Amino acid sequence: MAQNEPSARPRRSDATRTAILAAARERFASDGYERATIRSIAKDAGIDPSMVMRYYRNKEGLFAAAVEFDLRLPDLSAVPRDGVGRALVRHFLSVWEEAEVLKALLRVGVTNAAGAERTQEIFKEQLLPVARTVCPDPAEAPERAALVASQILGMALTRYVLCFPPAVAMSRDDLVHWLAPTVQRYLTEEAGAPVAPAPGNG
Amino acid sequence: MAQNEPSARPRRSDATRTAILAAARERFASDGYERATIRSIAKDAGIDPSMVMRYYRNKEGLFAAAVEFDLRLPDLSAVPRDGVGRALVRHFLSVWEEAEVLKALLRVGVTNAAGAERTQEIFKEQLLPVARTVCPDPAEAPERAALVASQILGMALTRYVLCFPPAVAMSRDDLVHWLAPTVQRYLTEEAGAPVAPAPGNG
DNA sequence: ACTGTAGGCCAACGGGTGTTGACACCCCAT
DNA sequence: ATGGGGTGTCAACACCCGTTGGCCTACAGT
Repeated sequence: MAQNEPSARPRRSDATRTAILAAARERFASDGYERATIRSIAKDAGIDPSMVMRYYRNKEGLFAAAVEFDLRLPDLSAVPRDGVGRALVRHFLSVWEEAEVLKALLRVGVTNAAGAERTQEIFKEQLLPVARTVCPDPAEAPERAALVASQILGMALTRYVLCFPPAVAMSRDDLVHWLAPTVQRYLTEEAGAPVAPAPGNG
Repeated sequence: MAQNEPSARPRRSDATRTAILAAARERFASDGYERATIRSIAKDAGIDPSMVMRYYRNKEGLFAAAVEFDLRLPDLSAVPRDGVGRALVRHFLSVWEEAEVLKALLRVGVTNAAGAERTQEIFKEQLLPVARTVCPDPAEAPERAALVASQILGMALTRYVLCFPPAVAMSRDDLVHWLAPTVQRYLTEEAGAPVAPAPGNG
């Protein structure tokens, strides 16, 4: 999946390597960083724990390799400006359900510093460019991207990690119906008045 | 904090007990379930690890005791129907910043089953009643509450756990300005057409 | 056919974990 | 004064973790 390295001749151990990575992604996604032990990952991959160390140095290296992937974002310059929210929500829902990498990133990021950093990077690379081209004032792009991230990650959290029953039960179309306008507003709504300092309600 | 038990005479060890709970909340909030070790909690509380076992049986019991608290939700029958979103967002932001319990719940819930369950309960007890009294069709309350939870938890995640810089930098008023309309819409917007099955965009 | 090397397994180390039981202390009721 | 139970410490257990080094095996290049 993540081995488009051009100048790397196929090695005899490639099967093992990918098996390890697949098992690692699954374990990290379902157990988090601490509980995903090298021993369990090795057992899933059908090899000895020491092989993991040989190929990826240590647990950190394994994690780094497991979450190194390119989730290709859709070409948003093609969709109309007021369809960006819908397109983004659809895209992330797809990625989240077909690959467990994002789940791993989310679970690990909560406990592990490296995971949190990588999650930040992913969303910076994914969302910031979109926000910059779509939102009215590019200077506001970081804030707007963070707002979008909060809703996207929040839904992923409640649906795929915490498994709130209603969130799990909702159809993908329902989710798009509800979240798309939120994302759209975060990205494109004019900022307007400087926040209107609360009438009196504490 | 959580000892309003009426018929419990003060024990000589109350100071130790509360010290343990405070240390536990802090550690669970900052480290998550696995990395928050009983030894470290005991050291923070200035006592021996075995005392933790004596007073709370085991690590599970300690966690259960540490996250047993009542976050009193504001009286939402007093606020106008179209101010519910703002009131909710304000309330949760306050709770999140002044008590580390919710942070602990969030961090632990991602890795630990008991934590996830407790998080579900909290939000069911907090949000469902509000949704039931506020949303147009009470039968939709669970879905709407889950949507609200996704945005509230999502912001807590990006701001307090993953620490996305823009999310951390935003002022509380800014957050209310952006999130309140979202929450308001999730709670009160008429559902309208049955989701409109996507014009063609795949 | 021979040999070097990469792929793989096994056993072990050192350290940290939750948890337990035995032992000292102090305070209070008698 | 004298028990006795609540409060606390110490040392240890059994287990699991990440990590290491040595050894065997099988393939590839000559």
